[in-house]
Amino acid sequence: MNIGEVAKAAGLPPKTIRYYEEIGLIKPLRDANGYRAFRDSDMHKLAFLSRARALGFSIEDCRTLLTLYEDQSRASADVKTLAEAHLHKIEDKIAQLQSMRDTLSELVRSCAGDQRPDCPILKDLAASES
Amino acid sequence: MNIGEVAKAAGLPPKTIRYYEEIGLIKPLRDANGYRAFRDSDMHKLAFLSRARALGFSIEDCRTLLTLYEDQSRASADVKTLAEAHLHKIEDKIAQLQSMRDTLSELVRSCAGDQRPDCPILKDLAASES
DNA sequence: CTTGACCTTCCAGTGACTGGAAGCCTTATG
DNA sequence: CATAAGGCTTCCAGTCACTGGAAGGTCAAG
Repeated sequence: MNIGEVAKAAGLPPKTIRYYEEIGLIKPLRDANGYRAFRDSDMHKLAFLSRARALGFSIEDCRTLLTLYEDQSRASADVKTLAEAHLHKIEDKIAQLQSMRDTLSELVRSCAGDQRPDCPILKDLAASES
Repeated sequence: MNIGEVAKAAGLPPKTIRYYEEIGLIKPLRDANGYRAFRDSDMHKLAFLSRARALGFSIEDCRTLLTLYEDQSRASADVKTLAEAHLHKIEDKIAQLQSMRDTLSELVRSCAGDQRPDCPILKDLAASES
């Protein structure tokens, strides 16, 4: 399989796949013409990576997850610990964004949004004493 | 005022303030010894930037907001439009993270997290047909 | 034989800082 | 007056995970 084919199958751009090879996540073979030759195992890894990234795991987390995936004697506790840590980070991020959203939506609500210069949004950004 | 002083007052690291000067957001004067000399107006801009960044506005949005802030003949509609666009982006991000969280927490819930290798998290990442 | 769609490598840029090195300036103390 | 601590300066490199683009080799169809 050539890179374009696996790209479509894994839902990743060819550029990203080359990058994953560069950082050692996958090691596809090469054809005589220099083209990357992806085995089924490479394909599976890329699909795995694609889904792990879609869940927001960092590349380094993905590297660890791949290692655990291939280690038949892994303990599921190690996977769970990693996933839980990531889950906490996501929850923190959500809380932070929700706080931004609450403030922002209140500011947007209070702004007339007309031709006049008076603007509570700018006022709030300018005023520290709140 | 020297950089350390304004840094404390604005709640921004000195490095960040130097960076903001480098990209033209502020233009502090210089003392004879080469130290940056911050006026009250610089201080206000930094406080403004600090708050806008805390609400998640990009640097380029901040640049626009600063311009609007200083333009006495602005229309509040312009500010509101910018803020609404940003609000939408935040809401999209929240939805995306919540979807990740839902999937992840379900996976974490279903994983025993013990010494055995059997792991639904890895199974899910490996399986495309879901 | 040419066209167009692949594939290759390499280099640079993104956003918003952050860390660190090397060196000057200022202030307090012995 | 010497010195040491802390603050200031610039400049360079690194972060994260790609992404864009240039320059050029390869392959299949007509």
